[in-house]
Amino acid sequence: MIRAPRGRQLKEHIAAVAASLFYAEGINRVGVDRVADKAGVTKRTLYHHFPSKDELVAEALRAAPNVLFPIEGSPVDRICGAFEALVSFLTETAYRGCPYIIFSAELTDRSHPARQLIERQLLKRRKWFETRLQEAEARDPAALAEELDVLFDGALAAGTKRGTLEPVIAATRTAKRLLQIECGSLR
Amino acid sequence: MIRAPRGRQLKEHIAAVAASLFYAEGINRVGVDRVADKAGVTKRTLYHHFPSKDELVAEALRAAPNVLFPIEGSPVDRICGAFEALVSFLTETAYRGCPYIIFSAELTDRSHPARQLIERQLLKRRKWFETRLQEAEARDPAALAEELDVLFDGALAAGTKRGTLEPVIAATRTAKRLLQIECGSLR
DNA sequence: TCAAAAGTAGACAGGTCAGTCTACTTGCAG
DNA sequence: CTGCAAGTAGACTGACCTGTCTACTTTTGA
Repeated sequence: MIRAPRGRQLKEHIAAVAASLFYAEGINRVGVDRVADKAGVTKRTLYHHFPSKDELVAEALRAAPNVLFPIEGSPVDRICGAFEALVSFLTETAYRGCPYIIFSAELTDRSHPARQLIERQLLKRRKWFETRLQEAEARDPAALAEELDVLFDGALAAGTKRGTLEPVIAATRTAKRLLQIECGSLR
Repeated sequence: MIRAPRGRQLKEHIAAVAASLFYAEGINRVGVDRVADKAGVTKRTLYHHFPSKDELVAEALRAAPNVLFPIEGSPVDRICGAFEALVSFLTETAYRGCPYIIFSAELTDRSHPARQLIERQLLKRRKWFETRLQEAEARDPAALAEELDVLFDGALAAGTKRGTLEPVIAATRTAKRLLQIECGSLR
C-alpha cells in the first residue's frame, strides 16, 4: 500500500499495476479488487478512472512493456536491431511471452476494446518492416515484411511456451539470412 | 443433448467437447457446467471421469486437433510438407491459433498438468525437425531445427492474433529458403 | 478561503464458478 | 435375475467476481 500521486499519474499507475498483474497471472484470473489493492487505491477510485474492467484491460495493454524498434542506422541495421532488441526485452522482467499473444488468447471476444488495439499495433509493426525494406530497396518489401513479421511472432511465441532465449537467437539468425538474400550485403 | 455412449467412449466424448469449447472461448471463460451441458451429461458424470477441471483441461489438450507431420518422402520434403500441412490445418474448423499457445497463455501456473504435456509436445516437434535434418545431412541440424521451430511457432502465433493465412504462407516460403541454403537442392 | 474534485473505507447486490451431495434410474455381467 | 457400476437430475456450499453505493476525508485551484 504505497501512497500514489493523484490525477492522471494515478490513472497511469493503476494501468501499469494492472498490466503487470494481467500479464503475469492472466486477465481472467486477476480481479479488479486485486489490481486496486496492489495499486494502493480503492475499487471506487479505480472505477473513477476506468468505466469497466474491459477498458482497464485495454489501457493496461497500452501500458505493457514493448520492444523498442531502433530509430537510427541503415534500414537493414534497424531491422537486425529490432531482433537483437528482443533479447534484452526478454531478459528484463519475468518473461512469459508476447503480451499481445497472451492477451489475445484470453480475449476471445473480437469486439473487445483491447483486441482492436492489438490489431492496430500488429499492423504497425508489419508496416514498419515494410517501410524499412522499401528504403533498403528489397525486391519484394511486402512479402519479405510478412516473413520477418512471422519470424518475430515466432520468437515471441516460443517464449510464451518455453523460457529460454534460444528461439530468439535462432529467429535473429534467420532474419539476417533473409536480409542477406534479399537486400544484399549486411552493413 | 445428444445421448452419448458409455464408459471410456463417453470420457473421450467429454474431453473432445471440452477441447472445442476451451479452445474457442478460453479455459477460464468456460465452466464445467457448460462442458457437461454440451456433452449431454450431468456434472456428476463429468466428475466421475475427471477428478478436477485441471485434469479435464489436460485431457482436452490431448484431444485437441493437431498438425499431422508427413511420414513419407525425403527428409526435406517431409519438412516442407509439415509447413504445407499447416495451411489445411488452419483452414479446417474456426481457427484461433495454436492450441498450445492459447492454453499456455491461460495456464499461468507452471505446475498445471496440461503445461507439462505442452512442453513434452514442443520438445517432440523440435526433435522431429532435428532428426529430419540429420537424415538430410544438414550442416548444423540442431541450430537449423531451432530456426524452423521458431518459424513454425510464428505461423501458428500469427493466426492467434490475425485470422489470415498469409503468415503461414510466408513462413513456408522462409522454411524452403532455409532448407535450400542448408540442405542443397529441394526435391 | 472554500467549493469542487479526487480520494478512502467498506458494505452490498447479483452473478458465476468448482466441486459435493442425495436420491433415483438404467444397463450389463456373472 | 440380480447386484453393482454408470448414469440422470438438480439442489447446495462457499468462494470469488464485477460493478454500485453511501458516507466521510483530503487535496487543489480559482
